[in-house]
Amino acid sequence: MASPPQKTYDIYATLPAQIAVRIGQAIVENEFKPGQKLREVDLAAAFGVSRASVREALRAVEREGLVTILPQRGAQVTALSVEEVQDIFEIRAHLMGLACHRLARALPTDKTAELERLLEALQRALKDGDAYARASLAISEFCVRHAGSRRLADLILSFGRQTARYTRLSLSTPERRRQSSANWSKLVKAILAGDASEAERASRQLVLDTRDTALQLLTQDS
Amino acid sequence: MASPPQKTYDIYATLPAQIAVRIGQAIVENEFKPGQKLREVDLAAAFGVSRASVREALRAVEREGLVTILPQRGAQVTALSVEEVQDIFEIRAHLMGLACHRLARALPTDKTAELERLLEALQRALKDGDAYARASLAISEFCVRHAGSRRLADLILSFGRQTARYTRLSLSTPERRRQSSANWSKLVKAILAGDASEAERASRQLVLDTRDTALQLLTQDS
DNA sequence: CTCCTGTATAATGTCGACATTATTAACGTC
DNA sequence: GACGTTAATAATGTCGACATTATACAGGAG
Repeated sequence: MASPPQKTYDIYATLPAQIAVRIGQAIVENEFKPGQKLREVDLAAAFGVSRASVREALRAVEREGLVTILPQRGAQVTALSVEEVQDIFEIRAHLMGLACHRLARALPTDKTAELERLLEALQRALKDGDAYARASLAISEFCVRHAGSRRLADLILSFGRQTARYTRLSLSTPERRRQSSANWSKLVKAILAGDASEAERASRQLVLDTRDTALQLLTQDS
Repeated sequence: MASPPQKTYDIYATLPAQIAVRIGQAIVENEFKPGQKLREVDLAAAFGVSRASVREALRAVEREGLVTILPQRGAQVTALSVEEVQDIFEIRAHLMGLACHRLARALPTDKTAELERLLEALQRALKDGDAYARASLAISEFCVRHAGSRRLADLILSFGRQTARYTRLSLSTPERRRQSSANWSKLVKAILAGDASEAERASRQLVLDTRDTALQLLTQDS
């Protein structure tokens, strides 16, 4: 039979939600720089919608931590201090530990092949920083989304987006990509073996290594 | 000399922020029941402001997880499933572990007296469920706010508010209050001793015990 | 009696305008 | 020339109205 007209819930149904996605992308992709002011009128003109929609969109992006809104002073792209970056990575490391702990205990057997495939894709991307960052994001997202908690997943990914530029930075050298890939390898092995505490440990280490490299590069630059 | 007119940043400066606080309070205090629809027109009339302000306030309360907004269908007080409650407690337990780990390593010496005072207040409130819940919240907030991360603190307290009704439920019997108080006692001891890993363990246990009791009471009721 | 359909109602979505506040620049004083 | 003051500008804050969509109810077909 023909599939009936099914009413599907479209999260992106409303205009502000769409605008929020576009603003968020622009920030994560470093098109909007940290500290940059985001004026409602400009954005409204740029996207061809009213200020009210932009306003609501900005609040949504603020919830992700990508912009900071001050009363009477408008929105600007969040500029994190070194301490805050460190802080976010540490929180994310712990949450990632929880997620991978759960994953190791409860990964459905029909999903193991995909996890292995994502790890192989990661290892094939070792030469290219951009490609590696994408592959790394993909396998991260897989792990996090299969840990059995939508809430936990959203939290981790949100923190990940907030520090995306630093993660990219830390993956800019081949040696660091090799280290990262080795960490992922250990983590995947632990997950597939069902070793929850080793998965927790390895995933924490993975995030903390990224943090340490990023901070090192940041402090030596300035 | 007279203190100069100092421009202080008032977070509650804007109207929507004030409305958001009042809506949030009403939910946490169980005045607005889970599942209840919150119509923008009604709230606007009740608070004497325009719909736009209520709209923005509802988005702010949504960010705390206290209301759920569906496109084209409006806002309602978040009704958590048993699995979600369990989920939130588990995430909070881990975050609380991180916070108390930090706290044990870095509690300023001039703050130890206050922590001891809060613990004593908790123990004096053992007879009264309401008073105990308040004292428990106070010492929680103290620990979380002195862990050196605003972000972490806000996260934990937000999750705490989302499950406030269940925490109250779990503290409704004297024996459970004694158990909770014993847990707090161990935790404070670890913090004052600077034993970070014991503080982490104890704080997790504290939250997980609360979760278990609440879930037990919930399932036996229905 | 049940189920589908169409209509009336009431909610949210979106907009433009006005009010209020911050920012900037010009001006005058020391 | 540097600093404080004041006016002009431009931003955000708030509002009411209209457009669009979901909901509830009445009516009729099976």
